[in-house]
Amino acid sequence: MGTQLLNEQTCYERLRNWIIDGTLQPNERLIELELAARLGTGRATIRTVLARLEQEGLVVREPNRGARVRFVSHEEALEILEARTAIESLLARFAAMRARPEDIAQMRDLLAQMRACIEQGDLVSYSALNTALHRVIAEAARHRTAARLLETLGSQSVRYQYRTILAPGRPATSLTEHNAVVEAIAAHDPDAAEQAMRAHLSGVCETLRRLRQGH
Amino acid sequence: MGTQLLNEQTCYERLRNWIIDGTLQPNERLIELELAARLGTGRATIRTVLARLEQEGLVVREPNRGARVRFVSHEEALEILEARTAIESLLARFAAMRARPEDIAQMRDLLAQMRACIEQGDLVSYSALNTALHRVIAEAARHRTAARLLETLGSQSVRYQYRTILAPGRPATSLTEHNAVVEAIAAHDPDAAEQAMRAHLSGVCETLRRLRQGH
DNA sequence: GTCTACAAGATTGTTGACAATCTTCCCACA
DNA sequence: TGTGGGAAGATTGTCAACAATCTTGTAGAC
Repeated sequence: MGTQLLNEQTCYERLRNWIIDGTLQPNERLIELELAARLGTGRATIRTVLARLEQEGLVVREPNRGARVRFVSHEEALEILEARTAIESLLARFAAMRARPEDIAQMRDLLAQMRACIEQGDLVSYSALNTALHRVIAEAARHRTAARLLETLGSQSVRYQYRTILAPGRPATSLTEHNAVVEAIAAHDPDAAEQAMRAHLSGVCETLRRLRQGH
Repeated sequence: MGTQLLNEQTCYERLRNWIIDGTLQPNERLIELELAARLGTGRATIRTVLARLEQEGLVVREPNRGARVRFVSHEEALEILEARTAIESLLARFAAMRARPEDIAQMRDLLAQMRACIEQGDLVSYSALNTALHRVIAEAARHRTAARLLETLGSQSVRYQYRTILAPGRPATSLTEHNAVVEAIAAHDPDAAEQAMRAHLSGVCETLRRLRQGH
């Protein structure tokens, strides 16, 4: 495992990934000495990394009581999704204004792959492609500020991402919604793109709300 | 000056304020030893504080080359304002759904004070009240996720906040727009509140754009 | 006169040790 | 049996010293 010498940035990325992929679970204590040993670095480095992750919303620190992985409740996951809706709508609008032909080609390519996944019932790949499509749209918008906000939001809610697509009838609907977003962007229609993205994420939001009720 | 013993949180707040109020200017180098002396603490503390401020977008750090106050260009200020528009519209929507009578009373009170400032031509106080009103709306929305995003955005663009209100005819327009937002919230009409907030911030955005052209 | 090589100074990166604080566990005592 | 006190261990907070790196200034070669 990671017993090599690592600088701060590398430690940050690794620790961040461990939190996002669930290697470190919500509410798990993050003991500086232990992490330092695991990452092959000193406590000082771990300390600054934990501070960064706290600012990013992935970690909670309490004075003299150390850090733990922040637990994101269902309620909060909903809030995050609502905020994402606001940001991604903005990004869709700008993507419609600024997307280049190659951006649009990439989106359509991803859409085609997503369609294939649905037909084969491969929802895991679909989920990955979904994330990729949203990222391509964000990049096409060329709006670094909004993109940065979205990235921090995204990392916090990964834990809840896989659930919604499993809802009955959701895959087909999801595909239709994505299609509408991409076509609006391709038509360089900002209003339509913003509206389509808002509709799409409202759909996700509603599904999440319903799943929560069911449980 | 600050030669008292300070813990990390206090150092963070002080340094943050120094950046926001311009005591530390954009692009100014932040030398760890110097700050440690000024704040009466050790370099380790300063180091984690700088890491947090970087994550917050107020500071830029380069490996082996230290930290400096992040310079926000006009272009970026516009981006920040656009992102703010997205978030604050969301907050206005939720405020319309969740505001209590005392929240609304507070908003109206602030509005009255703002009106008085306009009549007396006191634009400095107006600016402060403006900020206060936006904060009250954000709190009334009871949406911590969006509120947190807004706070980080706000701290980055303070430098450009005073300019827009100085544009000819802007004060009166601004007051009318704020009035519309508050009345929509008071009427518990989410759509109208969101729309009014969006219109208001688009106005600010447009003014900023025009000011930039003029220069 | 301009450019490269190198030394000196300044600053960041890292480590280890120590102090302060919290947590846990055990024991005396009611 | 239950409870408060306190000691031991674990963990965080802080500091000073050292190593690594970058920057600046100077001297020499062409």
